[in-house]
Amino acid sequence: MKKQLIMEKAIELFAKQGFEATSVQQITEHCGISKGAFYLSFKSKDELIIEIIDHFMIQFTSEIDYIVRSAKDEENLLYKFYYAIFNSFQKHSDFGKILIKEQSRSFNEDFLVKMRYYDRLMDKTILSMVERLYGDHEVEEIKYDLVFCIKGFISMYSQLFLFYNVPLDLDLLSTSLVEKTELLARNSTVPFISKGLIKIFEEPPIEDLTKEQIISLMNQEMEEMEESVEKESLMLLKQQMHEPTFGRAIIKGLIENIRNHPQTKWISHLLSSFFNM
Amino acid sequence: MKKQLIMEKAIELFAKQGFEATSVQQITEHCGISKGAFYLSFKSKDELIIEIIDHFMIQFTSEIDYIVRSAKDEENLLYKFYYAIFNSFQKHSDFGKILIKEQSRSFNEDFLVKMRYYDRLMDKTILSMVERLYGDHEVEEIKYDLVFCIKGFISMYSQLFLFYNVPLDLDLLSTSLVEKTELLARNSTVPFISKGLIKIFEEPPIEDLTKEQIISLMNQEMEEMEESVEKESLMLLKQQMHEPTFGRAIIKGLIENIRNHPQTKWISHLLSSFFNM
DNA sequence: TATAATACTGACTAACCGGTCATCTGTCAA
DNA sequence: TTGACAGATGACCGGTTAGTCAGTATTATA
Repeated sequence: MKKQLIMEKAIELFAKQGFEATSVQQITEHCGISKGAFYLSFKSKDELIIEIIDHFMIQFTSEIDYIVRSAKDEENLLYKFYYAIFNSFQKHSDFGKILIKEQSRSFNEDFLVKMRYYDRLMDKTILSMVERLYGDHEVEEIKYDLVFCIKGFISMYSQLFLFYNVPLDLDLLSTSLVEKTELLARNSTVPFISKGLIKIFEEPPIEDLTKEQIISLMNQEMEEMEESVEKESLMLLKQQMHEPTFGRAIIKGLIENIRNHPQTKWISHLLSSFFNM
Repeated sequence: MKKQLIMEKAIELFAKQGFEATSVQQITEHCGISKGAFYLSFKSKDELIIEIIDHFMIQFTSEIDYIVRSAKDEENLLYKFYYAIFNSFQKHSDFGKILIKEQSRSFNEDFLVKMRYYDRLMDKTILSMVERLYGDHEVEEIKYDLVFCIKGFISMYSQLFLFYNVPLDLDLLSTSLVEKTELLARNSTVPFISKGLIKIFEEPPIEDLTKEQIISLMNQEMEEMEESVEKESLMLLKQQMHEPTFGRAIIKGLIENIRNHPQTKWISHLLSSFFNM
C-alpha cells in the first residue's frame, strides 16, 4: 500500500522540519514517487496530517485507556500508566515530535478539532485513573489539579528525551513520576481547578462529536472498506444511530466487532460513548 | 513610532493565526500602512518576530530574575515567583500565546537560538531559586527534577487560562502551586534527571557533537573518576575513536562496561551512536 | 497477442509569499 | 512659488506552494 509508505516518510520529514515547512514535493521525492501519485492516496496535504494523527492517537489513547480500565492491581497502575506512555513516545519518537511541535497549531480547523478531541479523551482516561486510585481518599477536591499535574509531567519529560535524544531509563522515569504523583495526590490541599472552573473549558468544545459528524465519519470509513463483518457491523450501527431498535447487548456486540481493527477502533470509541456503553 | 504599531498589530495576528500563517500584507493592512512602509521599520519578517521575542523576554526574564535575587523573605519567594510569572502572562496574553505556539518551531535558526537562550536563562533562575529555598535541605539530588516540575506546572496552567480565557485567581493559583512545589521539594526521593543527564542538554543537540567534542567530554568525565574498570574502558574507547583497531565485539563490550554507571551512562549513549551500535 | 483497466507521471496552473524599487506625496526652508 | 527631501506607496519580481490532468506505463483479462 502506497499510503503506508507516504505516511512513514512524511512522519520523518514532519518531525524534522515541521508540517508547514515540508512540501508535498519533498515527501514524494523521499518516497520515490511522483506528485500525482500522492494525490491518489490522499485528497490533500491536510488529509495526510489528519490521518497520521488519527493513526497514532487512536492506538495511543486506546492503549492507555485499556491499561487503566483493565488493571486489576491498583498498586502498579500508575507505574504502568507512565511506563506505557513513555514507551509509546519512545517507540514512535518521530510522531511524538510532531505532536509536540504542531500541538497548538491553528492552520486547519479539522486538525484543531481532532487534537482537542484526543486531548479530552486523554483527560478522561487520566481522570478516571485518578478517581480509581485515590477515590477513597479525599481526592475529590484536587482531582482536576492532579490531572493537570500528570499532564504537565508527561509533557515536560517527553520533550526532554524527544528533543535531546537522551538515553532513557523508562523504569526510573516511571518510578520517579509515580512518587511525585503520589505525593501530590495524598498531600495536596489547595485546589486551583475547581469543579466550576472545569466546566468552563469543558462546556464549549467538549461536546462529543454530533450524531451527524459521527455518521459522516462512519460513511467515510465504510467507503474505504471491503465487504466484511466489520463493514456490516458498521452499517447496522449506522442504522441504530438513526433509530435504535436493537437491544443494548446487540449494539455492544456490534461495537465489539469493530473494536479490534485498527481502522475502526476509534469509531468504536465514539460509538461507545454515544450509546452510553 | 511605526515600529511600535507594527509590533502591536503583529502580535495580535501571530497569536491568532501563528507566525507562518500571517503574511506581511496582512500585518500592514491591519496597521493601515503599505507593504513598503513595513520594510522601513524591519529588514525582514524574521527580524520582526525576533524583536518581538526579545522585547518581551528581556523584560520577563529580568523581572523574574530580579524577584528571585532580591527577595529577602524566603518564606514568600516561591509565591512571588509564581505570581509574577502568571501576572506577566495575563498582562501579555497575546505574547504568551505566541510563545506557546511557536515554542519548538524550526522555521528560523536565529529564532531557535533565541528561544533556547531565554529558556536556559529561565532554567538558571529557577535552579538558583530552588537551591536558595531548599539548599539546606537535601535537595541536591532532585533539584533538576524540581526545575522540570516547576516548568511543567507553569506550562500547563498557562495554557489553561491562555487558551480558554478562564477567569484567573492569581492568588489562589500561586498558593496552590507553592504547596505542590513544596511537597515535591521536601518529600521526593527518586530523581530522574541526574547531573550526568543535565549535561547532555546543556551542551545542546547531541547529534551535532563532533568527534572532538565527544572526546573532550570523555576527558572531562575521566578527570573526575578514580581508577576503575570504567575509567580504563573509557580510555580505551577514546583511543578507538582516534583509530579503531579493535573489533566491534570488543568495542561493544567496552561500551557495555560504562553503560550501567549513572555517571557515564550518557557517554555510552554518545559512543553507541558514534560507533553505529 | 489484443484490449481494457488501472496505476502512475510530471509539466502545468493559479495563488500567494517575502522582498524591492521607481514613483509619488506632504512638508518646510529659502 | 519653488525645490529638496524624508516618508510612504503599491505594482512588480522571482520563487515556492498545493493541487490538476492529459497523457504514458503497467498490469490484468480475454
